[in-house]
Amino acid sequence: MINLTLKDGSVRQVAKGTTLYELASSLSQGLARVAVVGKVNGELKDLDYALTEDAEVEILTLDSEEGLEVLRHSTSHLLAQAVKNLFPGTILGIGPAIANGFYYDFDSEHTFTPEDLAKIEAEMQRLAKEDNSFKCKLISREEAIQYFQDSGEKYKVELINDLPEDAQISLYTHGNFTDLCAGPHVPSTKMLKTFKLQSVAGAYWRGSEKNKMLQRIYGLAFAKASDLKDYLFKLEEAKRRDHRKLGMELDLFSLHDEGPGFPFFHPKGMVLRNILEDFWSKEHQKRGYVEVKTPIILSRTLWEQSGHWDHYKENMYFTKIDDQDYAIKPMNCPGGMIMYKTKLRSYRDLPIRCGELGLVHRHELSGALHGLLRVRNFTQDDAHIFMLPSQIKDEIIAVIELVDYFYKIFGFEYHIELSTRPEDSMGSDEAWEMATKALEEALQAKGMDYKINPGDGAFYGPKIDFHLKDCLDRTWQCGTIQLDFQMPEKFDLTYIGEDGEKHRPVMIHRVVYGSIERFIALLIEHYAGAFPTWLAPVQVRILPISDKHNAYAQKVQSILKDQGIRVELDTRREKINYKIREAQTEKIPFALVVGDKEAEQETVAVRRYGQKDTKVLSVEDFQALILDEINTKRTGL
RNA sequence: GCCGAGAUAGCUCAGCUGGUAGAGCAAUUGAUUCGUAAUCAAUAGGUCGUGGGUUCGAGUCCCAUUCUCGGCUCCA
Repeated sequence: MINLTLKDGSVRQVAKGTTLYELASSLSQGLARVAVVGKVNGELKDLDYALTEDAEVEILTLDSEEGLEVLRHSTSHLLAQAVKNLFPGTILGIGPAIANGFYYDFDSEHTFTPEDLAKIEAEMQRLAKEDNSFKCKLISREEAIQYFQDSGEKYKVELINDLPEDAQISLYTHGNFTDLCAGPHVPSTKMLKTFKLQSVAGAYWRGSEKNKMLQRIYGLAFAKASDLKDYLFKLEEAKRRDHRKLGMELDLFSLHDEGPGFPFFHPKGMVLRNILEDFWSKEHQKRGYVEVKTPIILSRTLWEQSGHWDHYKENMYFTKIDDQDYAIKPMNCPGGMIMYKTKLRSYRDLPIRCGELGLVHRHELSGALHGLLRVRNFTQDDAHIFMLPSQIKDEIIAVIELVDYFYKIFGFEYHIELSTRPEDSMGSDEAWEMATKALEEALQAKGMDYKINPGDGAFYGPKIDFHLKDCLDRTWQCGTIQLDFQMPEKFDLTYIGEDGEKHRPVMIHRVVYGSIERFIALLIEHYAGAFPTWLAPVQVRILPISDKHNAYAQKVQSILKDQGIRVELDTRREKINYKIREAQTEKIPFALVVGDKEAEQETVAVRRYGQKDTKVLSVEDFQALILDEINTKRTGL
C-alpha cells in the first residue's frame, strides 16, 4: 500500500500500481468523468499513470488553467491528425498550447487556405467523436529516430537529436496518429469538443529566419462552448478599441501610402501629444532633469564612433551632404555624448539628468509596421543620466519609481523584463555582467517582479523593459532603462573626481513613455477612445437648444475658455438629440445643454460622456468641477 | 524581409459564372427653431490601389508592383 496526500491535505491509502484514473473514480464518479490529468508531486501526469510510491496527488479538471492547457495541447494533436488525413505527405513541426488555444506548424506542398480550415475543422470534429484514447509509449532515442526517419518526419528527428542526453522520449498515439510528445494528454479525444480554427500564418522553423518557413494553423480551444463564444465576443469588443480604427474616427492621426510607418498627427492628436509632453517636462523638471534638443542628421563619423555603424546599420537611414555621409539618427544618445563633452565636468555636477524629446527614424521591416504601435519615425521621451559609479543604484531606482508614477496615473498595468546581452554587441563580458547585476539589484531593491529576456538587450548594454498590453493582449515595450558602460568609453567621457584626476562616468539611457506614438496608441486602446478629461482633445461641447440660445452659449464658452478649458460650441441648426448623439460619438467628456432655463438662471445642464442622467449646475460650479477633474487627472467615471 | 489574405465614394460595405459601378452614414444645398443618442428633401461624390497583359469588352481573369491586415522575424 502507498499513502497519497490529496489536495485537501487528507491522506488516502491505495494499492501500489493504482492509476490516477482509479484514484479519481474512488474519490467520486463525477470527478472521474471530468478528470483531465493528474498532478503527482507537482508534475503533470496522464490519468493512466500508475502510482508506485507515496506522493502528493491532485486530480485536475478543465476548471484549472493546467487542465485547460492540456486540453489545448491535445487539440493540437487532433489538428495534426486531421491535417495528415486530409493532406497526406504533410510534415509536422511543433504544436504547443498557447493562451486561449493552440497552434501546429506544418511543412506541406499544399498551401492552406481559409476554406481548408473549415474542412480541417470538420475532420477534427469527426475524429474527436471516434473516442480514441491518448496512449503514451516510452522508447529509446534510437527507436524514436528510426521511427520518425522512416515516416519522413525530419523536423521530429531534429528535435530528438537536440533533446538532452538523459531525456525520456515518449510517443503519444491516438487513433491513426502518433506524435513525439512529452505529454500529458486528456484521456480521450471525446473530451475535445469546443475548438475553432482561427487562421493560417507563416512561421519560421524554430523561430529563426534562417530556416524554412512553415505554415502555422492557429486554433482556439475552451472547456465549454459558452467560453468559446464569450471569448469570440470579447475579441470583437477588443477590436472596437483598436487605436487604428479609433484614431481615424476621433480624427487623431492618419497613415498614408506616401509614408508607410510615418504617421501624420491631426490637430486633435496634437493636443493629446502636447499634453503628454508638457506633463512629461514638468514632472522631469521636478526631478532634477534638464532638457535639450539634438539634431536629427549627424555625420557618419559620429555613428562610427558610437558603434551604431557596426551594430545598428540595418535599421538606419542615410543621406549625403556635400559629398559627405550622414545618418538620420535612430537614437538620441550620440548627440547627448557630444553635449556632455562641451564642458569639463566635475564630480560635483553629477548626476546630470539630461532629457530629450527626440525624433528618431528607424528602418523597420515593412511587415512589422502596425498603426502607431510600430512605426518608422517616433519621438522618444529620452534622457541620459551621467553619473558616478556609486550613484548607479539610486538613479536606476529613481527611474523605476518615475515610470511607475507615470503608468499609475494612466491606470496602466505593466510587467517588467530584464533583457541581457545580445549576440551582436560590444564591450567586455565583465562590463556587461556588472551592468546586468546593477539592474537586477535595483529591481530586487524595489521588490519588482520581472522575467529575464535573454539576448534582447541593446548592443551597448542590458536593459529593464516595461511592457504594456494592447487591446488584443499583445504586449509592447514602452519604458526602458539601459545601463551603458560602452558609450562613455567610446566617446571618452570624463569628469574630474575629488582627487583632481579624470574619471569615467557611467550612463543610463532611459525612456518613460517609450515612444510618444506608441504610448498614444496604447492610451487610445486603454481608454477605448474615451479619454479622461485632462487628456481629451475636446473637453466640453456646448449645445444650444436653438439659435436663440447662441449668445448665452457663447458667454459660457468664453468663461470656460478663459480657464484654459478646451471647449467647442455646436451652433448648427440641428435638434438637441442630434447634437447630443454626435458629442457622445466623439466621446467628449462633457456636453453642456443650454436653453431657456439655463440662460435665465445662468446654469448649464451637464451631461457626462457615457451617462444618461444630467445635472444642472451653475456655470461656476461646473467650472470648479471640471478644473478639479483636470488638475487631479481623474477619469471622472 | 518572409508566409497568407485583402485594397470599390470621406467612412462601412454590396457588385453571381467578364457586358463600361450601387447602398447606408458623412458632405453640400434648402426647409425645419426643436429639451438629452440620428428631422425631412434634393444635390454632388468613384479613370474600382498602381502599371502591364488576355479579351470585341476587365471592378471581375493573368502577371508585376505599392500599401494594409493576421502571423513569423525584429523592435520604442
